[in-house]
Order: sequence, then structure tokens, then C-alpha cells
Amino acid sequence: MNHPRHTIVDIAKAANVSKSTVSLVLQGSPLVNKTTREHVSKIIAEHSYVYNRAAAGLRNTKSKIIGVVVNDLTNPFFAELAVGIDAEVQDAGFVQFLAHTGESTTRQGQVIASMRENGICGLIVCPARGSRLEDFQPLLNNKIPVVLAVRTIPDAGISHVISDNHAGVFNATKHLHDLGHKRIAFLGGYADTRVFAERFAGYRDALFGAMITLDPKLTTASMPSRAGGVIAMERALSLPNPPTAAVCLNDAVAFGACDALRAAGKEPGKDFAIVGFDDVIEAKSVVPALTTVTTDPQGIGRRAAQLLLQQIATGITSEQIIMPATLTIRQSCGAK
Amino acid sequence: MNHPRHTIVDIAKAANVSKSTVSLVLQGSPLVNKTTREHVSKIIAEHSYVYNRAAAGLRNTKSKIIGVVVNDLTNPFFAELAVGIDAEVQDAGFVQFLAHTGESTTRQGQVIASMRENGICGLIVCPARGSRLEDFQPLLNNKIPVVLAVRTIPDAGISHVISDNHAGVFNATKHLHDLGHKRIAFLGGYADTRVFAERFAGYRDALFGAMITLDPKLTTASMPSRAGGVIAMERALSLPNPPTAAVCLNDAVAFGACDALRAAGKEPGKDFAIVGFDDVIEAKSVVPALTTVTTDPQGIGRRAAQLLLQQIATGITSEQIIMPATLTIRQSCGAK
DNA sequence: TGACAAATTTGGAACGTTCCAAATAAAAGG
DNA sequence: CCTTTTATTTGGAACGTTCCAAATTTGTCA
Repeated sequence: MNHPRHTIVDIAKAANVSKSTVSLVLQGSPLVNKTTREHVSKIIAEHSYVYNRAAAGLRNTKSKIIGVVVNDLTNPFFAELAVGIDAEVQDAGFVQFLAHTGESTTRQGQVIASMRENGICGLIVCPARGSRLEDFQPLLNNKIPVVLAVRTIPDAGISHVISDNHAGVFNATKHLHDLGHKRIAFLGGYADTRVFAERFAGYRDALFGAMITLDPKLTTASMPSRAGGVIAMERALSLPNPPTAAVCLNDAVAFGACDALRAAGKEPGKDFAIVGFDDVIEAKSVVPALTTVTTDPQGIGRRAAQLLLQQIATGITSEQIIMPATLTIRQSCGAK
Repeated sequence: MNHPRHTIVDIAKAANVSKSTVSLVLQGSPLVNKTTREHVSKIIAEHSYVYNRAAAGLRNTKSKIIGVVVNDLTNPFFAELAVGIDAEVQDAGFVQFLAHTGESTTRQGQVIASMRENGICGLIVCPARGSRLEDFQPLLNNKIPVVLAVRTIPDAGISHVISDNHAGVFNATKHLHDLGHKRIAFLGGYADTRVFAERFAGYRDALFGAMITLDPKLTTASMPSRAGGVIAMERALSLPNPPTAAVCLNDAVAFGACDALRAAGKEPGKDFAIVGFDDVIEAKSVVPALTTVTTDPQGIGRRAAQLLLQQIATGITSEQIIMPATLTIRQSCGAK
């Protein structure tokens, strides 16, 4: 039962044809005669021959391997994204190297280098915080397409697929205003990140549209995590004239904000309106269910993969795609 | 700025040495003179040369690529598992193909075949439901190590790393009994799966140890999902002599069971004790926080990767590893 | 300084494919 | 039946590396 690994030459010998013919059969070339093809195919199956793609790639440089680098697979949002990419990549007959960086740019550099040595023909990255254009320049210099997903790098001109942060937060803020709130906070995140800038702009513009002057005290930066949410909310509640509602940078911050509210004896959704961003899976099962901005991570993944595959096929043409982000109203905003 | 892709020969030419010397430098061989090494290294850096691992692999067959196949990346449990594998694999200087099967054995077959063509030297699989030994036989015939994670295939003798389902549920059941419960249900899952069999055995044996005769009516099979949990609990509650506590196949079922309890006007943790299995991330943040069996998916992943790497290095020796599963007591069981 | 040993460097074959140009076989046309 | 055309098949070079055996350089010691 222990078959040794066969090569195209073994098959050729067994089928009594030349290796070229076997190669042709493997590629499904129309040049080879029907009977020959059938005969050779049979031998191939019998020998449980395995095609060696690496060897093939040596001649014609276009591999069918793409690299996928994700900053945090543990986060359901990014896991969904990876699944979306995977689906598209598999359907196209490609295979993917997937690596997790845990927000480490060092790790990111290492895995990208390794993937390059292993001959990827394209790369999809959710860049780790602090990534710079230089981190991807070597790829681009070699005309290896790169697509950034979810996060982008300012002014780099690299293709990307991100969600509509501005519109999402704009609508979330507007919704809170429509519910009658006048003092709406913006909680969590750090101002030097792209995501913060875009979401904050949505908040600012919605307030402007509602004729509310922006009170800088109502914007509290913090880590974009649950712990950060606690801190941000505590600070907001301690203001002389505290807010009655808050838009949070993301769902994790929103959960933390709820924790802090309860600790202060307020019930989220009743005494205070909370909106998140991302619509992670817990959002709908938590109590009160979180009103949040829904993005479609699988969709972003699919789109990023499509974009990359297209660039691989037809050469590089940078393209920026913005995916819709819609408000999903649940209990935490207090809407009926 | 547009560097073409250089080869070892280009470097040799530029450095005025033979390609063999460059190869030696790349491998960090002690044979090459210090000055030469430095000179060549400099040229390599200047030319931003990228090593071609595929070409190298052509001669010495041992690639540094492993395949990872996961049935459902969307499930945080498996995402964590993937991260654990990833960490170990990266540290060992390997790179991984990762694919998601979505429980489709067809998809699984395709990706494994594809990975094989791409020259993986080992494979870690969380097999899709319904996987058979034959699905992995070709790999094994070629002496490519395979490690199953989380799920196993009966009597296949393939290496695996799973968690201690029996002990986990045994302790969970015992805990409920210690809290005074006499009628304890076992909810969710289908009897023809391995996981069900093992967890159910833990339940059965704990009851036996507590001198409680097993009432078959208290075991309700259903889909191992939240929806399945709802159905299973509804059925349990409709019994003439309903249970007062339940061990659920996994956390998803437990969440569904809570939904059904509330629908029936009972509060989980107060009027009814619930225990889950897996300790998914939501478990601790949900209300009431879920008492559940904690496994360490990252740890399982790491261990599986270690096992695989060891088998790759030293040849195949099948090994079965069982990782501990401990009870994490929170609110849903009603313990003080 | 010459002989020998040790250290370093080097061509070329090999790995499993593809692709080209050329060879061969089969079919068609006169 | 011979020539042309068309259909099929086929060696060999090439891809970028490694590894071996052999060549070359350097160092040591009498």
C-alpha cells in the first residue's frame, strides 16, 4: 500500500508515451488524441500520481498561491473576513498561505518575507497597527499585487477594501439625535489611527447636520478594547454635564461602556443609549442586544479576494473599494 | 525602482563568486570564509534578492509548508485553534496553507488534494463531519504525517489532539449534583458523533457515581447549535417530570437552552441550572455568565502543531493526546 | 622552500515540470 | 502512389536551487 511518489516520467514510462504527452494530458491540452488521453489518465489514476506544482512553477512563474495576513484571527470580525477570502480564493483554484500577526509589525514583516520566498503571486493584508508603506514596497516593486483589507495606509495608493466608516457612524449618530439625545459622546480609539479619523468624522458631520456644536469634552480617547470602553465611559460620566448617549468606536468599546454604566448604576438602553460598530457575533446575543453598525466582513473578504485575483490576472491597477455599513437597531440605544 | 526578480546566479555574477558559494552563504554554511560571506550578503541585500524556496525544494524534498484544514473558522473555538497552530508553525520557520471547509467533506477533499500538489510536508485537520479514514489514506501512504485536532476518526490510528470530553462533562454533571440537582438533562448533539458519545459517557458515568439512574427521557438530541438548544430545552421542559438542571453539548446549545427557558418564564441560573462546554468568548460576557467546561483551543492548536512538527522531523509515530478540560463556574449553574 | 594538510571555492548534474522546434503519423488531394 | 496538409507525439533545454566531487587557495611545519 505504500506508493512512492511518482513523477511525470514514471507515468510516461508506464503509459509508454513521452513525458511531454503526459504533461499535455495533465494540462488538458486539446492537442492530444482522445484515446491517448484516456489511456494516460487511467495510468495516472492507478499510480495515484500527485502533480508537483512547485516544479511546474519553476518554468512559468505565475504560481497559484496567494498570501493572506490577518492582524487578529481571534477577533470574529477578522475570522469572518478570512472565511470570505478563503471562499473566493478556493473557487478560483488558488490556495492561500494564511498568517496571524497579533498586531505585531515585526511578525508581519517576517511572514510576508516568508510568503514571498514561497512564491505568492499576490497578497491580502489587514495591516497590523503601525504598518508603513515601506512594509509592502518590495512586493509592489516586484509587481506583486497587494490589497489591503479593513485598514488602509494613508496616501499609499495601494488597493484596498474598507467599510464605510463615515456613513456608518454618521447614521448611528443621527439615529441617536432622532431619538432625542442632545449630548452624544464619541468613545474609544486613538486619534492617530485611520479608523478613528474616519468614524469621528462621521460623528462630527452628523452633529453638524443636527445643528449641535461639537463639545470636545464628549470625545474620550482610549484603547479600542473593552477595557478601553470602561475607562472612556467613566471619564464621560464624570463630566459636569454628562452625555446621555454614546457612539463607540467599535463593539468591544461599547461592551466596556456598558460595564461602566452598570457599575455607575445606570442600565444601558434605558438610562443611557449606546451604539457600537462592527456587529460582532456577541452583539445580538448580549443583554441588552447591541445597536451597532453592521458591516459584512465576509463580503469585504470576498471583494478583496476578487480585486486581488483580478489584479493578478490583468496586471496592477490600484482600486479603492468602500463597502456599505448600515445601522442595525437593537435594544442598547433605547429605541422602541 | 522596479527591480526584476534576481536569482542566485545574478548574485554570484555581481559578487564575482560561483553560484555554489552564494548558495552556501544563504544556508549559513560554516564552510564559507567570513569576508566572502559578508561580501555576498551585502550584494544579496543590495539586490533585494528573494530566495526561491520552490526551486530549492525540488532537490531536497522536505518542504517547510504544512497544511491546516479547519471545518469552521467562523466558530471562535476553531479560530483560536488556528491561532495556536499558527504561532507554533511560524516559530518553527514553517508556513501554512490554511483552508476552511464549512463542514463540507467535498471541499475538504479538494483542498487537501490541492495542498498536496503544492507540496505540504504535513497536515493538521479538524475533520469535517462525516470524514472517513480514506480521506487521509493517500497522505499516510506517502508518509506525510497527519494530525487530527479536536475531532477524531474512530479506529483510524491517526495521531490526534483532543480535549478530555469525558472528564469535562463528568465534572460538570457532578457539580450540578453537588448543588443538589437530582434530575439533570443532557441536551443537544447527535448520538452518532464522536463528541456526543464521549461527552454523554461523562454524563452517564457521573450519574452512576452519584447513584442516580439514568432516565433516557432526559437526553434530548438536536442540532449542536443555538437553535438546537432551544428545541432540546423545550422538549425537556414538556416532560411530566421535568429536569431542574442541564448539561449542554456545547455553549451554543446552552445559549439556546437559556432562550427557551426565558420563553417559558424561567430564569437560567435561578430557576434552572445550565452548564455548557467550550467556554467560547461570549460565555463570560453573556447574562447570566455561563458556567461551562473550559478547554484551551490555542493550547490544543499548539500541541497539535508540535506533534506534527515532531513527526515531520523524526518520522511517523502515531500519538494520541488528550488535553485537560476544566469546569469554570459562573452564574448560569446557580452556584453562589 | 617544498610538501602536505586544511580551508575554501567551484563546475556540473540533478530535481519535476513546461515549452519549443522538430519529428512522426494520419488524412486528404491529385 | 506520391505529395501536402493536418493531427499527434516527442526530445531536450530551461527554470533556480542543492550537493557532490574535484579544484584551488591558504596555512603549517620540517
